Amino acid sequence: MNAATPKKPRASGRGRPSKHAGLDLKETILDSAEQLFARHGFYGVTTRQVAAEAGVDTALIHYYFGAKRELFDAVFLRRAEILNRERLASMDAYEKASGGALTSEGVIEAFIDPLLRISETGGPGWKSYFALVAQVNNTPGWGGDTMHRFFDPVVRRLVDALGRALPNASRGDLFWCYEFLTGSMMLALSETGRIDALSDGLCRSSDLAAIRARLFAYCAAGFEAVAARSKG
Amino acid sequence: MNAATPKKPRASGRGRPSKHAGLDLKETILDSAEQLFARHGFYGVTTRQVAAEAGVDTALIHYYFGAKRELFDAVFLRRAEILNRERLASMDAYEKASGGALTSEGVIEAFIDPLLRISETGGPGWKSYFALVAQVNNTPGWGGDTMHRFFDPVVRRLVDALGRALPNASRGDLFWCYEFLTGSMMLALSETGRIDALSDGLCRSSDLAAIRARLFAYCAAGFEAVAARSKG
DNA sequence: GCGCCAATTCATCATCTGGTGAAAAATAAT
DNA sequence: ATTATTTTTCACCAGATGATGAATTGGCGC
Repeated sequence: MNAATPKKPRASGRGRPSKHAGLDLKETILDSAEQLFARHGFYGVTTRQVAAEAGVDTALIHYYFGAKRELFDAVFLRRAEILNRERLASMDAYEKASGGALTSEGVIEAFIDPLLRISETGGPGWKSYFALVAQVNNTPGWGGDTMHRFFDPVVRRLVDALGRALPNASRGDLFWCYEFLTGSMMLALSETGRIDALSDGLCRSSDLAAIRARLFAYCAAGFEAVAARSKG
Repeated sequence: MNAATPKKPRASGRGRPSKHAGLDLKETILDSAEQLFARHGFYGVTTRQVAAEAGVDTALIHYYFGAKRELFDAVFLRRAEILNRERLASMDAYEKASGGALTSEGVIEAFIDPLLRISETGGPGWKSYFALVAQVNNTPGWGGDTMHRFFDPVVRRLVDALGRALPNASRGDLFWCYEFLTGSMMLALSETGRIDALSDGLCRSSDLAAIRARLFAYCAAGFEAVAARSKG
């Protein structure tokens, strides 16, 4: 099943391995779990599948992470922190560079572009991760806690910045438009392949340049239109 | 050999009558399954849970629907047809009424508003259903087939109408912007409750009027901005 | 060389899973 | 009454699932 990832060299035998060949098994497990959870969701993956994909024993997963749900949380949290750091830095940089003259498109670009860049250059694990977040984002209840704790601070930061860029917009406008934005962004980042079929191959899910060329302008215009209507 | 449907569907002749006279047990099962699948996804629900929720024996589910996956498909398809009919009628009506002078916002409203109306007036099952579709929409691979077969025709219709409303937009623009639109729309319709927490209660997921007041204008402005950029 | 600790595997458990075949219940037609 | 037909229940299976405790092995301080 896993032709893409090289199978572990089958340590053949119990006990502690003779030498850490540089491969951190804990990370390997997280990688496998991430990929599988992204594709089939939490309940669609068994710990045995994760173990098989990672080339380890089932018990090792419990040794490192405890229950299955804790493994999932570990997968989710591993990249969340990196994401937040990157995003905050991007928005800091933009706000500083713009010297107080914020544009909605600029703010939105500073908020989204880090994700696109990471998806392009960060390795395949990130693509799985975004698909995972998109799924959690569209699941009622589920990530409520985790999602909230980890991503809301950055989102509030975005909403504040957009409030300065669009003084006419009410706070309700901003929150709702953010909901629209995050729906578009997550669907685009998760690369479901749906647009490939819909467009008969004209567009490809993996074409992040095409997304970049449109998404920022699209969302910014949306925010501005709603703000303008709110003013009148 | 084991057909998904009973051998002679309701010939109004002989045979044991439905236990709940008047209440169709088949529909009851679909309702329960819909609700559970919407909340926990396909793998997060067991046939036993569905049976318990519907108050029937597990075997009855297999008697009516066959395998679990077929039950899921039945849930998915039941409302898809209604949805498509309603949507096509709405777009027909709009195109006729506008007499060839299409606006992007008008087209988008004709495409989305039926869903909002149904969600408001169609009963709680529809809310579950939208949450379900949103999940499938954000799952890689999974709904590819079903989603494609059932919803793509209406979507193509939307894209064509938008192409007439926005002659400057390339076909790629239209497909990508549709991807953005559907991400926003599905997340809004699935009422995940995330915006309630994010906005500290200021906005409520269930406030469809708030969505209507913003989503059409938001998306239309997005399409127009992308089309305008494509032209220059 | 010894003892301790970390890492890894093995064997196994109790429970749950989707699914089935046969029987029972309930009516209509004969 | 008997039989045909449809719906519902019961009992059960073979395999999967999450999880655990014990066993095994290697490295490191001493």
